[in-house]
Amino acid sequence: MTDLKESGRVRAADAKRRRLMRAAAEVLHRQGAERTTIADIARVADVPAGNVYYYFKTKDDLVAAALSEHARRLELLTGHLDRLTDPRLRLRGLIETWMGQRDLAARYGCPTGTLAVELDKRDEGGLDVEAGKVIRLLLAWVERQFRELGQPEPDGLALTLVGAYQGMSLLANALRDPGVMDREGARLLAWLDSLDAA
Amino acid sequence: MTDLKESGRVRAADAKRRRLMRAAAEVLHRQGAERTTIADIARVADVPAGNVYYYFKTKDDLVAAALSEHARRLELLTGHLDRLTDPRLRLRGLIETWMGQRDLAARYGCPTGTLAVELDKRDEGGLDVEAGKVIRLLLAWVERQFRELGQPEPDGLALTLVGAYQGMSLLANALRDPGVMDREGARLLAWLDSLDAA
Amino acid sequence: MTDLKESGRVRAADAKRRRLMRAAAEVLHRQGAERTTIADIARVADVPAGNVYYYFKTKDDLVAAALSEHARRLELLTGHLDRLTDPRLRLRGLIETWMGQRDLAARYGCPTGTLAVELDKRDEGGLDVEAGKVIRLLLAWVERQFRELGQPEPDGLALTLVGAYQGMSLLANALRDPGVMDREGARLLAWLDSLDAA
Amino acid sequence: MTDLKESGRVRAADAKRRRLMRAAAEVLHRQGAERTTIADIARVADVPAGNVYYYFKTKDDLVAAALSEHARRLELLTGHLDRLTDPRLRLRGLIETWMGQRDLAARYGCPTGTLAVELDKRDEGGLDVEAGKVIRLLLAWVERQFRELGQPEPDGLALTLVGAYQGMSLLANALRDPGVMDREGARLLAWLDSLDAA
DNA sequence: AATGAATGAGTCTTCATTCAT
DNA sequence: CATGAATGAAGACTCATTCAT
Repeated sequence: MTDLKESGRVRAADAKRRRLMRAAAEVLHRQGAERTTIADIARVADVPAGNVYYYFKTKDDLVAAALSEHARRLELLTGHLDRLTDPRLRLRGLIETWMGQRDLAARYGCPTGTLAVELDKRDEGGLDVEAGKVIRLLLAWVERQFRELGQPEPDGLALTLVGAYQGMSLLANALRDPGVMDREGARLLAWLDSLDAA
Repeated sequence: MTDLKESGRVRAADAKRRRLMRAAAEVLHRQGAERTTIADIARVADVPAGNVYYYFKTKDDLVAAALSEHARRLELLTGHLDRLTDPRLRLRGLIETWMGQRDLAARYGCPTGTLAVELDKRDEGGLDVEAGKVIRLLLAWVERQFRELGQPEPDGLALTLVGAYQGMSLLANALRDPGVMDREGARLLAWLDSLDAA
Repeated sequence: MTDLKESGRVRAADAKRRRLMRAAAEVLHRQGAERTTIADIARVADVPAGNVYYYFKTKDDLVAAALSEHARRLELLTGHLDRLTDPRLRLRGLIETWMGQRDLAARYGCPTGTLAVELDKRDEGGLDVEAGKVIRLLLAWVERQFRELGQPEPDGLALTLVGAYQGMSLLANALRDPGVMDREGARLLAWLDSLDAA
Repeated sequence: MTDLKESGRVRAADAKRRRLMRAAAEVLHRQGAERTTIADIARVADVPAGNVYYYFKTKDDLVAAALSEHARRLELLTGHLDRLTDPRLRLRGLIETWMGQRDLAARYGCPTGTLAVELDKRDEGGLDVEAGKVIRLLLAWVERQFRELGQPEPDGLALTLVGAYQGMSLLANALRDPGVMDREGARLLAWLDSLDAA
C-alpha cells in the first residue's frame, strides 16, 4: 500500500474522529451528559452508532473528548486574542466574545460551565476533574492578562471575571433572557476600564 | 372511622410527603436530577419505593417538589433577614449565609443553580421554568433591598449580585475549593459597602 | 395487611427466587455460563426477563446462586447417605448415584466440575472460588468417610475418588459415551471393596 | 512475479497461519473459547485483526485449528515417547510430562480437556466432536502401550489412566493447587508399577 | 392508602464478520 | 493478500411506572 493511500485512510479516520468530537461538544452542550445517548452523537456526526466504539471506548471517553474540544476552542480564542498587544484589549475581546454568544448562552448556558456542574455530581470517573481543567485554563489566561496589566492580585481578579461570566451565563440561561448577557457584559467592560491603569 | 383517626392519618400522610420533599431536595442537590432514581429518594425519606407514587405522580413532580422545597427554604431565609431594619444589613446577611455554606457549595454547588442548569437542558416538562421561578424569587428579593437602599437600577444590581453568587458557587464547585467562597464573598461585602449611600 | 397475605406474598417471591435458582442450575449445566443468557434462565423459570434483576442483581449473582443450588443438592445427597451406618456403604451409594446419572454426564458432564472448569478461566469475580467451594464440600465428605473407615491418608483417597469421578464424567462427555460411567463406576466400586478393611 | 517471490510469499503466509494457530492454542487454553475474541488471538499472533479471516473463515475454524495444534503437540510428545523401547517407560514418561506441567494445570487445567468441556456445551458446529478426537488420540496411544504390555482390557486401563489425568487436572485447577498433580501423579506411577508384569 | 413485585422500554457495550481500498 | 474501518445483532443492566393484593 502506498503512503498516499495510507495517509488518505488515516486522514479519513481522523476526520471521523474529529467529527465525533465536534458533535459530542455540540450535543453535550445542548442536552447535557446524562440526557445524551451515544446514538444522539453518532447521528449528528453522521457515523453509524456501532462504529463510535471504534474511536471511543466508552461514553465517558466521548465526554472527555468533548471537554478537550472545548479546551481546543478556548485556546483558539485566546490564541487570537493574544495577537492584541494590550492585555486590556484582550480581556475586552474576551468579554465581547461572550456577549456575542448571548443567544446560545440564554438557551444552553456556558458549555464548559454547565458540563462542569453536571459532571461534578459524579463520584467517580474523574470527568469532573477534566472539566475543572478547562475552567482552570480560562482562569490562567485571564490571570495572565491582569498580571500584565500590573494589577495586584491578578488571580483574584480572574476569579471575579470568570465567575461573573459563569454567573451571567447561568442567569441568562435560567431566565431565558439573552439581555442578561448584554447588561452584565456591559458592566464588565466598564469595570475593566475602571481598573487602575497602573 | 373517627375524625381523630382520620386527621391522624392525614397528618401521617403529610409528614411522609414532607419527608419526601426534603429528601428530594437533598438528594437532587447532591446527585443531580438525571442520576437520581426515585428509589434513591424513597430510601433517604424512608418510604417504600412503591408508595412514592401516592404522593407524587411522576418523577418530575418530585423534582418540582424539591424545587418548591428550595423556594420554601429561601423564603425562610429572606423572612429572617427581613427582620433587620437596614436593607444593607439584609444583603450583608445574605452574603454571609452564602459564605457559611462554603463547603457544601464546593462539593455540590448552589442547589437551585445547579438544578436550573440541568433542567434547562430539557425541551419539555416545564421544570426549567419552575427552576427559573426560584431564582426569580431570589432576584426579586435582592432587587427590593437595593430599591429600599435608594439605588438606581436595583434590578441590574440584583442581577450582578445573584450572578456573582452563582458564578462563585460554580467555580468553587468546579475547582473543589471552598476558599473561592471566602474570597469572592469578601469582595461582595466590600462592594456592597462601597455602594453609594444615596 | 394481614400476616397471611404478607406471608403469602413472601412465599410467592421466595418460590420465584427458588425457581430461578433451579432454572439457573439446570440451564448453566447444559449450556455453560458464557453461552447462557439471562433470558434463557428467565424463560425456563417462567419469569419475565426484566424481573430477574429484582431477585439477582447481576448475572454473576445468578451463577453463584446456581452453584449454591448444586451445593444444596450435594448436601441433600450426602445427608441421605449419612443415614447409612457403614461409611463404605455410603461411598458405595455415592458412586452408584454417579453411575445413575450416566446419561446426563455423557451429555453435559458433571454440573459442578464443568462449571468450575469454565469459571476458572476468569480472572475476576471470584466465581471460580465459589465453584471450588462446592468441590471442596464433596472432597471433605468423602474424606470423612475414608477416615471413618480407618484408612491412612483419607485426604489422598478423597482426591483420588473425586478425581476419578471428574475424569470419568469428562471422558463420558467428550466421548459422548455413557458406558464410560458404567465401566469406571464398576472399577471404583471394586477398588473400594479392595481397600484394606482396617 | 517469479516463483521465488511466490514461494517466499507462500512461506510468509504459512508462517502467519502457524502463528495464528499457536496463538489460538495458547489463548483459548487460558481464556476459554467463549471469553476469547478473535482480536485477542490476533494480538498475540501479531497479526492485524482484519487479516485473520484470510486464514480462517470463522472463529470456529480458529478453534478447530487450536485443537489440531494441541493434537500436533500430543503427537510430538508420543512420537518422542515412542523412541523408548519399554511401553511401561513410555507411560511413565507420559505421566511425568503431566506432572511437569503442574503449574499450568493448576492455573488453566488440561488444554484439551477444558476445551472439550466447553465445546461439549454446544449443540451445533461439530467442534465438540473435534475436541473428542484429540482425546481419542491420547486414549488410543495409551491403550496401545497397555496392549504391548500384555495387559488384559487395555482400553479400560487407558480410560482409567486418561480419566485420572483429566480428573487430577480439573481438581488441581479448581483447588488452585499444583500439589494435586504431584500427589496424584505419584499415585499413578505407583499404580503403573504395580500392574502385573504379565 | 400501602407495598412488594412486575413490566418493558431504553442504553451502553461487545464482537464476529464484512468491506473498501 | 493486507488492513483499518464498518456494521449490526445481541446481551447485560437500569429504572420509571404500574399492578395485585
